[in-house]
Amino acid sequence: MSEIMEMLIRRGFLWQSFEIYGGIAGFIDYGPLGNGLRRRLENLWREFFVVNERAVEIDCPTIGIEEVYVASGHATSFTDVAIECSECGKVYRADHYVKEKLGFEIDESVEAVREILKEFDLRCECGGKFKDPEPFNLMFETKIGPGRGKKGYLRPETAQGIFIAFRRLSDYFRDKLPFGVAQVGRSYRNEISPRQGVIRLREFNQAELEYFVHPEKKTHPGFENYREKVVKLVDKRDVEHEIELGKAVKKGIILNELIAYFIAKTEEFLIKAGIDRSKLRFRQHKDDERAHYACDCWDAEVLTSYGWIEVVGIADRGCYDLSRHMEYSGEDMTVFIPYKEPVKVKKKVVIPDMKKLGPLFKKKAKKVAEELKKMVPSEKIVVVLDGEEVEVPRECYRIEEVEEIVHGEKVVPHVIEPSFGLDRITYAILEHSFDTDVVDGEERKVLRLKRWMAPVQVAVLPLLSREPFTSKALEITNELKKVGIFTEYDDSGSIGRRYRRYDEIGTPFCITVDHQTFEDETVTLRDRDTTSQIRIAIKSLSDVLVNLLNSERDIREFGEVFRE
RNA sequence: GCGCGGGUAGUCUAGUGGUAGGACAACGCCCUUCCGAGGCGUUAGCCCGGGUUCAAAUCCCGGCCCGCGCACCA
Repeated sequence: MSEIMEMLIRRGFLWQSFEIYGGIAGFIDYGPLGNGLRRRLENLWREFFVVNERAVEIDCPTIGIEEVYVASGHATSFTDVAIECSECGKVYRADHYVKEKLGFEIDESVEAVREILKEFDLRCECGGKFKDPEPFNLMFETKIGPGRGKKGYLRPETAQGIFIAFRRLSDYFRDKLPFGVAQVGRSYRNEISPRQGVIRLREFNQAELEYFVHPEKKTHPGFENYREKVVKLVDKRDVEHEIELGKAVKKGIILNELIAYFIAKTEEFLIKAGIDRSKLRFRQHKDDERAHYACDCWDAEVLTSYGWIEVVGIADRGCYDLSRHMEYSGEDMTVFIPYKEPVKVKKKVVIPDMKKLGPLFKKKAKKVAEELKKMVPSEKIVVVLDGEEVEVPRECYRIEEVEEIVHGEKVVPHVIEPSFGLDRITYAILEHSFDTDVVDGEERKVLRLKRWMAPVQVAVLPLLSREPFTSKALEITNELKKVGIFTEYDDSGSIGRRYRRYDEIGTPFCITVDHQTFEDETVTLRDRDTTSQIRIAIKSLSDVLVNLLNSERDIREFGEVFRE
């Protein structure tokens, strides 16, 4: 096990879930410190992507009904067909194997694969025959209610809940684009073989923002602040660019300004959270790599001991999701966009003649009339009635030119989705923060978390583990807790040992109650990164700490230096 | 899911068929202290299940977990 993983387990950041029963791959427990860190990350995310956008956060069930995932496409495209060799036991994804061996695409259904295997006598590379193909769905299935129940799935992404509630959300925003809707929560994917510890989990934490925009207005007023920001991009042809975002959009490397805006914002967020800038890049999905719904997609990738891993996906999902739910549910998912001035439009329309239609189509006449109104005017019109094509005789309708006043148009909004994998980001922060250096000739382990991210922000330590040092230290601990600082009290072991303990878990500041405290009501304040110390009055502690914890200022600005 | 290698206190590790040992950590007491001091003591372990054997941490089989390679990662 790596040095960092050993520390994370020992100190209470991460644990294997179900450990006492032997554990199972793909699940982790967040210990007290890991949970604290991830909570800080979530709140920082809200600050960036909800509070400072025209956006809100909602919370939907983690169990979804089958209809949702049929409409979203997950029920089909999330299902792979697997084929297993009966000789050597190798398992392949059927579509990949067929494409590689036979060179064509196939339907992802068990029947189609079964047929191909038979028709081409497709064998494993070892020469063995394949067993009967089996479907493998990456979604966890469940049952809602007793008995046969209703089929449900654990959500594979938080996004769908937002699309489903779109009508309500659009009302909430008074039908005015653009607006964003966020959701932070758990999602589930039944991975075939999760590995690499926290990198591929079966239950994981996502923070997603669905930013709904007019299809022709993929811009953001905030982009002006980022136009000259330089980021590291790897485009879909694997070409690297260190380029200003404004130029990247102009050159067509990034599809639109809105994606570029979220790339910038994501970069800012990740760096504020503690990701190492030199280990961060944005990589564009290749044409054959994009999900079924996306028209452009950029991943934020960070370099870790597992290599470059994807931590954020920024996708332009177009109108895919809303259109699909509109189609499958019948609910109107459009937004009415008024024109500045109403426009007069002349157009030709089809007007049904009920006198003729009635006798001809009898009961179906009304339906025919309705279909007719939707048709493009023409001398020959064919309508589809209950799946049957019927030509409507020319004398049954008139074509007239009418003048209409149009006040606006209905559009299905497009959505840009920045989607964050909180578990991976949390882990990457830990790896990027983990460091060793030498203090007074001895090596120390230190977790250089950003001050505002640390799960324990301040440790209060009595120099001696007896009265009156202990009482005074406890008193200070309680005062700091009252102003919302995550503070711990610790009197166990020598003072040096305790400093190292808090260095290792990334606590930025230690306060020590010493002999002088009882002479002049001051304590020492120690900085984790430099190990320098100042003397400071107890009464100004909370103000100074709040200031320090929200900045990267040097403690030496705040008091007399006690140790360099 | 396949193949190879592993799994001994919280962590690291010794132990190849015959009483499971150490280091560090943690906890208690003593010492009293500004960068992992010292002394004494305590807690704590053979991944799970089956088999072979008089006897299994050790050998065999299955499972689970970890690592690596392959496959998978919409």
